[in-house]
Amino acid sequence: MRLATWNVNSVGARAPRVREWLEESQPDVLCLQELKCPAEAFPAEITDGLPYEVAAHGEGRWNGVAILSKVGLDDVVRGFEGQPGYAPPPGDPDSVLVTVEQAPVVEARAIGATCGGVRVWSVYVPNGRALDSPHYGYKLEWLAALRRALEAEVRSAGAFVIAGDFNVARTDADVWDPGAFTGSTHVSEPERSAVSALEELGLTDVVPRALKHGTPFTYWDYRAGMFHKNEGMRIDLVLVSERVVAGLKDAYVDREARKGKAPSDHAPVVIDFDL
DNA sequence: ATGGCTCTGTCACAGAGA
Repeated sequence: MRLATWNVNSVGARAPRVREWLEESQPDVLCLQELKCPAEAFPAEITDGLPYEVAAHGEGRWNGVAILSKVGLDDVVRGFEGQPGYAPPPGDPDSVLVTVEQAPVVEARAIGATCGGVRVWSVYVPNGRALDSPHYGYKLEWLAALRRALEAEVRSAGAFVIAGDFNVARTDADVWDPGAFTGSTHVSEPERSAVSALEELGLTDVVPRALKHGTPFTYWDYRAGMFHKNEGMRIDLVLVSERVVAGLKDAYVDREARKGKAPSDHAPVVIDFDL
């Protein structure tokens, strides 16, 4: 089975690139993040004439996740139990974390489905913005809540995958210059611990091969030629259960998809495994 | 040098991304 994850930074703007990539790479399952559109606006031309089913969970302007599968798409779940909500108070330029009971808005950041015998989650973890921002606490709580929600499922499922944009660089080797991230989100100890806690449920972070430079980065900022200088980060992760690890054949970052006309700022991470 | 680019919603920008 071939499974991939890709933050496409607008599935509308990226529709031709996503379709082209599906045809070339032929994944059995593709997890998408940052759709930036409602589920009903998911572009049909991405899969027209191709053997994929689509389950999307989106909202108007930001966020949005989807799972595309050609090996079945069953038991679709949008969001997870206890997922924290986030609401900007009227007139407040910043926002505050609210409890799930109070939450008027639960963002479209997680979708689960069973595909060909594998339980799959596509997740888009909140950015965090800054260490002193309320969004940072929201990010940590979001990851903690994800762990609580999926614990039983991870332990009972045979083949299980959580893939997506985690917005966390797990080690200093996962950013091009650790010094550039002093005092920033994505590299802080609490963020790294929150991902490790998820992994401790019995999952393995599949570190992909880099096809160039020896650094398996998955994201490069659009600005200042950072892709061409390989100033990137590994923040898109594929966490898999033991059953998947046992059948793992290959894993790589498809940096070719970061090139060319109108690319996403992320590249797909692809894993190949037998069950 | 805290910028650089790109996206959406809306129509010249603001907000977000990481």
